[in-house]
Amino acid sequence: MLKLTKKADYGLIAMRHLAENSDLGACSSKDLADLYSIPQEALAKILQKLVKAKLLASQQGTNGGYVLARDPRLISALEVIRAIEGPLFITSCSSAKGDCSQSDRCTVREPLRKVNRTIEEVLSKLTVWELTESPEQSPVELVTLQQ
Amino acid sequence: MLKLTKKADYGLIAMRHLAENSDLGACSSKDLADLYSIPQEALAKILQKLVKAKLLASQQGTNGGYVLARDPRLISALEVIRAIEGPLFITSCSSAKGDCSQSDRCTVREPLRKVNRTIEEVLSKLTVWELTESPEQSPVELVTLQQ
DNA sequence: AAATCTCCGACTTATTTAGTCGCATATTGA
DNA sequence: TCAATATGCGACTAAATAAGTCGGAGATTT
Repeated sequence: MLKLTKKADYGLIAMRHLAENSDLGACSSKDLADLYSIPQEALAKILQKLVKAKLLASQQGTNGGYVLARDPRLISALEVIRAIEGPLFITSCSSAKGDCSQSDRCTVREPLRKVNRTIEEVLSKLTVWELTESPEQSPVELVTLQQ
Repeated sequence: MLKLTKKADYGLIAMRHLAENSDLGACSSKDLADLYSIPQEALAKILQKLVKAKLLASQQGTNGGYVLARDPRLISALEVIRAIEGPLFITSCSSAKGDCSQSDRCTVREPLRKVNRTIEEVLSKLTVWELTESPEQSPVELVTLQQ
């Protein structure tokens, strides 16, 4: 269906929060989970992935938590998504070498690859900092946009 | 993971084939399935959806099959994908009104909506006709691009 | 009338995603 | 020093989605 998983959503939400509240020091996974009603353990694992990808820095112990490893203006949404979900492909058959029985007959992969590159470009230009600049949307507006 | 389903792939492959071989008259779902090693029944249902969306015209009976309902230069990849998969959203929580417990706290939806619009724009500019113009890619090139 | 093909819905299976649990390790602060 | 609090990690279960199958009805040509 061409959509991000909740894990990616959670990761982006957490990154945005940390970018917006960087002056408050480290923020624990529990605090973040409570703030946005996200299951703690699920979020913790996501944050750990972001640490591994060097997008976050962690501090253990009492009053520990997570902080951004870099200026949010230098972190792209694509980096966050990639760290959580791995490389993204719009085509369903390009994630492994020979996993697609139609591979030798697939005639649309190359055009879709171009689309893929465009999407990556858009996501790489969207920074975590820009996520904080967007205004809150009203639920009403959301619904009307959908139909 | 931000990827299309196989159904969408199948649909695009079929549309491309019909665009390339429009001079040969109608093409049955069985022929298409054999040509591209796609399960017949699965493909048949996809083609039926494309008929409902008025992208294909069907002809029943002996020697029947499917033909494009319009000039392939006037059919976009987005139309094909939408007909098969329904509306596409990059966010995981925007497919229904109140299905997301974080909805009132989701701070990244609006920025992602913009990304979504960009993707739709790209896909709407890619026509079925253009799919036929792309050269066949070599499997070797594919693998090297992945890493 | 028979062969061929579209059309439609229900069903099963496989894969992916989401979330949970338990335990280990590190660090702080009283 | 020791208890409290936090991250780090892997295995596990449950839910959701995708993929594919099956059976039968209706349409059209030869």
